[in-house]
Order: sequence, then structure tokens, then C-alpha cells
Amino acid sequence: MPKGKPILLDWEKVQRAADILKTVAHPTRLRIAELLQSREMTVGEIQESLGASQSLTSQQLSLMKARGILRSRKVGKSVYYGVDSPEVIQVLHCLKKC
Amino acid sequence: MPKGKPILLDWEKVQRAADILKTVAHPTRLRIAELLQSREMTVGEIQESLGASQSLTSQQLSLMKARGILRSRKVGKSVYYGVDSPEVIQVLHCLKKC
DNA sequence: TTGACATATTAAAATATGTTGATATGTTAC
DNA sequence: GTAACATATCAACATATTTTAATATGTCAA
Repeated sequence: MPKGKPILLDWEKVQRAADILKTVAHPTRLRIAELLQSREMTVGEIQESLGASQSLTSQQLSLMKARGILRSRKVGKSVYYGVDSPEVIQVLHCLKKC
Repeated sequence: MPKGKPILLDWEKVQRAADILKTVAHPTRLRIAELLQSREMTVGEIQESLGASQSLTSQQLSLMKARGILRSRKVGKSVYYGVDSPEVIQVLHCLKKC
């Protein structure tokens, strides 16, 4: 029964956690989260960094925004995206150590 | 350009990380990881805790094992599963704080 | 206005994942 | 051996995710 302190999340939190993880658990989206950590970027910049298509980039960004991980603001023709969830940053730091 | 230290994982690591996350990013599997944190359990015990079917439980466990997150050992008729990836535990601790 | 640019939306197709139920394997006790 | 138990595998199906391509929207500059 001993060993590290057991972690117990209630079912609702498990669902929420799985949802956040699920969103980030995708190579492209994980890279996006990574890119946006230090600064905001426009869709075009992100797209270029990823080497992905415009459509795909935009769709992944919307998805991440819809799930509360990113936020966006419009500046002229461009839209800047940035991280809006401290949880994600924590998870990334965990990964970094792995 | 300032703000927290930027995290940069190379592409290979991003894939690996996404893979681990993807595995845990499922309500049932997240609960399994949670359950196994403090102790090893047999398939039957896990199944009962989850309230899931035998088949489903076994399949999820194999999947997690295949992805290097769990390990198993056979004792008589039973098979004990346990966490084999410290990364997962770290991630769970992160989640706990969220 | 019009053109050019940046981004978003949509629909469809391709692929992957989750779930169930039936059956197989392996182990112990008799 | 056979019965009973614990776990694994398989096939089929349902559902969800990913990706592409085409088209739409919104904004600025001339």
C-alpha cells in the first residue's frame, strides 16, 4: 500500500484531463502548443513553421481554441494565436523532462 | 521574445510525446494509469474497478503495454499490470495540480 | 470599387479508434 | 485427462479523427 502518494482524480476531472490531453496528443498540435509558448504568432507564421497547409493549420488552431487551449486576436488582416491554458504549459514542461 | 524559457522538442520527441499523451488521453486508460500508480493489479481487479468488460479491459491494457506505459507479469492464472513509464506518472501529477 | 492577401468554413474521402461478442489460449485443481 | 477460471485475441461494426481540396469571408490599399 505504500510507495508515492496515490493520485485520485474524480471522474469529471478525468474526463476534462483526457480532453486536454487528447487535444495536445497530436504531433502537429503539440508542435503548435510548443511554438506558441514563447510568443504569439499569426496563422501564416505558424503554417510556415509547421510546413502544413493553410486549411489544416487553421483547422487545428480553431480546434485548440474551441477546447480552451488557445486564444486569438485579430490585427488587421492577420490573426494572432497564443496559449490560453496554463495546464498545457505544465504538461509541456513535464514532457520536456522526459 | 522574453517570458518563460521556451520549450523545444525535436520532431522525433514530439512524436513520442504525442504518442504517450494519446495513449493516456482516454477516460478509461487514464483511470487505469491512475489505478496502477500505487500498486500492481490483476486484469480482473482492474476490470472490476473500471466496471468495464473483460475484453475491453484486456485490450486497453495490451495497448498501454505495447506503447511502453505498462508492464505485466504472470502469476499463476493471473496477470499483474503495473506502470512502467515514469513519464506517465509525471503527467498525472501535472494534471492533479490543474 | 477592385485586387490581393490572410484566414475561415465546408464537404468529402481516407484513416484510425473504440466497442462488442464470440472464441482461443493458458493455468491450476481435480 | 477434464473442468473451471483468468486472460487474450479476433472479427465485425460503429464512431471519430485527420486530411485534402474547393470555396467563402473579411480586410487593406489603391
